Amino acid sequence: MAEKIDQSNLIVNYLPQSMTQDEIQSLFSSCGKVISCKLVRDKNSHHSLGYAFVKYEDVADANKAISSLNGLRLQSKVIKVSYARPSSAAIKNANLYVSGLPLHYTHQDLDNLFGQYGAIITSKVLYDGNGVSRGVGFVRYDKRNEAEAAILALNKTLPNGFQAQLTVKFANTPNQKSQSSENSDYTDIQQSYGGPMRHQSSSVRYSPMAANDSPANSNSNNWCIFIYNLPQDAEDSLLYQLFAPYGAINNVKLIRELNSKKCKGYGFVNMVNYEEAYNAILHLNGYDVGENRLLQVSFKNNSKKTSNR
DNA sequence: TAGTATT
Repeated sequence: MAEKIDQSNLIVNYLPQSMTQDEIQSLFSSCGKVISCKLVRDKNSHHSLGYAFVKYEDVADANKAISSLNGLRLQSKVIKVSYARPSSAAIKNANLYVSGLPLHYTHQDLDNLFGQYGAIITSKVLYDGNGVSRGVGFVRYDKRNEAEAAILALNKTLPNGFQAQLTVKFANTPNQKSQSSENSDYTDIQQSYGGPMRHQSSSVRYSPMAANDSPANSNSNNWCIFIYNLPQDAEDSLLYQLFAPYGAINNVKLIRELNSKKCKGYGFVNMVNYEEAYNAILHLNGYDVGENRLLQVSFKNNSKKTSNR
């Protein structure tokens, strides 16, 4: 018996590794009142596992989040927003690793072949940098027993169109990764946003080139945009809302007054690609955010001597 | 022959 899905509770997948729970909550708050937000982290290392749960007060807002945030590009990822299934033992460990696929095989082919044995949540074929299939992939079923059935039915078989034997097994979990990397082999940066405190500085791997806290930073993967004339009650989510339609965002930062926490009227958005950043500026400069406020939007580093105000 | 979806 399928348990009923709670349509106010969402799961967000494919989150950038550096995105914090606060940033996720901020982003999703743009669609309505969020009553809980939980970024799932590795128990030991506390690194983000790249997915989160967001629960809204209203189902209508959750639906809004699915329609407006699913497919949103953040850094190098395209996030997926969908209803969270009710948690149960039956849905755990239902991810399969498949190898020996013909090179023309797509994830749709996987769906067709594996769909006979259960409901597929997601499937994926891995490709190299040139877009050539690696001949391996993943199939995640709704239920563990469906995955087991697929292994029994398909492992070491030669389905139609296959030149080599198909191998189907349970995928490794994050803990049983590769063999000997002693200390964690994550190299991603934990973003340290301007927030008052973070207690993890000692364990944070730090790469100066990749850490883009400073608004002044601009390199080929990070184009810093300056936004002026924001309303006092602006939130990070406003910046996400405004800029996300134009392309991949690295991060956003709203500058606030120390005491009142109100927006000082300006902020920064870091975008990945020059073309998209340029296009965003083109469309958002002069944008009317209400109350007769026209945004001034430009690249941060264009040394204009703007002393207006 | 290896990404990361169940709190």
